[in-house]
Amino acid sequence: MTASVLWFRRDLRLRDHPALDAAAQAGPVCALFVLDDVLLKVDEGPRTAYLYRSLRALDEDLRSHGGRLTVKRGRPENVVPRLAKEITAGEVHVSEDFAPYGAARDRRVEKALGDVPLVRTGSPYAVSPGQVLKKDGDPFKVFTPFYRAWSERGWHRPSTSNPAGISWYPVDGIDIPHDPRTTAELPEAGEAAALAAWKDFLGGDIEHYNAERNRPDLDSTSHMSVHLKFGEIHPRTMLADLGRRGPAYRRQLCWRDFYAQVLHHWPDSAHGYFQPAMARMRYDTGKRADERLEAWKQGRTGFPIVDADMRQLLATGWMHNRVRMIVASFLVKDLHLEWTLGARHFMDHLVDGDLANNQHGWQWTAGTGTDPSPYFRIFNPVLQAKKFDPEGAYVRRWVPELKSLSAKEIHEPWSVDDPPDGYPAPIVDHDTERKESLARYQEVRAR
DNA sequence: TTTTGAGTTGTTCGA
DNA sequence: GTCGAACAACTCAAA
Repeated sequence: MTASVLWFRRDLRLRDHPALDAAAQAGPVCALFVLDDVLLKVDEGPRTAYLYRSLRALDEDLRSHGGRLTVKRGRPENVVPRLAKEITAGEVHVSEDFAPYGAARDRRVEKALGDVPLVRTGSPYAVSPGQVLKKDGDPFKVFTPFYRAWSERGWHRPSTSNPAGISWYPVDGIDIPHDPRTTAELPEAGEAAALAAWKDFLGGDIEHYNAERNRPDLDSTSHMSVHLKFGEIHPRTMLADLGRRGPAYRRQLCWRDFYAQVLHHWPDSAHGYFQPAMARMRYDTGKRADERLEAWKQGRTGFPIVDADMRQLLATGWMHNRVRMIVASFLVKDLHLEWTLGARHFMDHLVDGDLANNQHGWQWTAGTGTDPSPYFRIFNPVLQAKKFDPEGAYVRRWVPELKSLSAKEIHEPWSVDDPPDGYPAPIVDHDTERKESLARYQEVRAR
């Protein structure tokens, strides 16, 4: 039996892992992770800190089964073939990466491997990009019909193979680096933590998910995004556990597959406008725009729900989905700043930051993406706050300056006779900026 | 080819 | 306070 390499990327787990199963079929498995300088340069901060923790957890898991995680640093097209040669591996196994950088990288590695095949089995998605297409063979651009076709197609059953039954081939590598400096409080990393979080969610909040998922104060969402981002759990495992339960949650999992396939079919949409006409939108630039962007980033806009969320991002690397939309709408429609600026800030700080979800979530809010929002759909930060944080508990938690205000006052601190010290006045007037946004949209349309 | 119905997440205004 | 209409026109998916 010849050895093979399992090259881990965004699949940091040992259960329900088809590529691992495929590698183990061939013989002893060398578990490899490559610290790719290109990716790490982009991915500094909390997400890298989380990655290192997840790698440590994976290494521990492997060691408990007689293996070890071999960590190398460098360019994968050099590192992977070198290791394959060192252990005279017959095959290199991976879960397929469909993102623009990863797909190109894998083609380079495949070429550099020469006679040793790069075997792609499975992907981080319930249904891989390219598998769900319209009847005419083109990819979907609208979510709902995609969801119907995706549901109809279905997904594979989870693999039940056991890491204890695999013959491991440990090879020396480098130590997992120390965490980069980050002040964010990160969730626990690793497959065991992911499975525990999932079990916890299934045991309780899933029952109220549809009713309460928009309430940041109740914090009743699953928090699975980061585990999915790093592949500590596979969505197929989750869908199987869900069965008929949680249709609203299943839909959310489908969104992840939807945006992955959009990015796969339109790789330029990671940074370019999915709706090209919208690239003509007029945005603010200059000193005042820079200051407003900075106020937004720091959570000092004077709009409590916006500031709460932006501070939560810096403190924890995570934001509630509803509030992600509120702050995104605020950046684009109230501050008239380009969505790409907000998308970059999110990617810099989100532990679950995923290119497809992030860029297309932003494009959707900005009205430049798939399912573009009608031009008149502009979030009112006060109304949204009152609706989804009715007691103000969420704001109180992240904006302590406003702690003493009542539920009635807290989302409009400027209306209080004696506003609390240290909290900024609103940097814009929502009603004015809403009209300005509508006017700028008309400019784009008028051409 | 043409037609038809639909499109995650909203807000305001006037009755 | 509640409710329905209006807010444009376009693109997409499927028949």
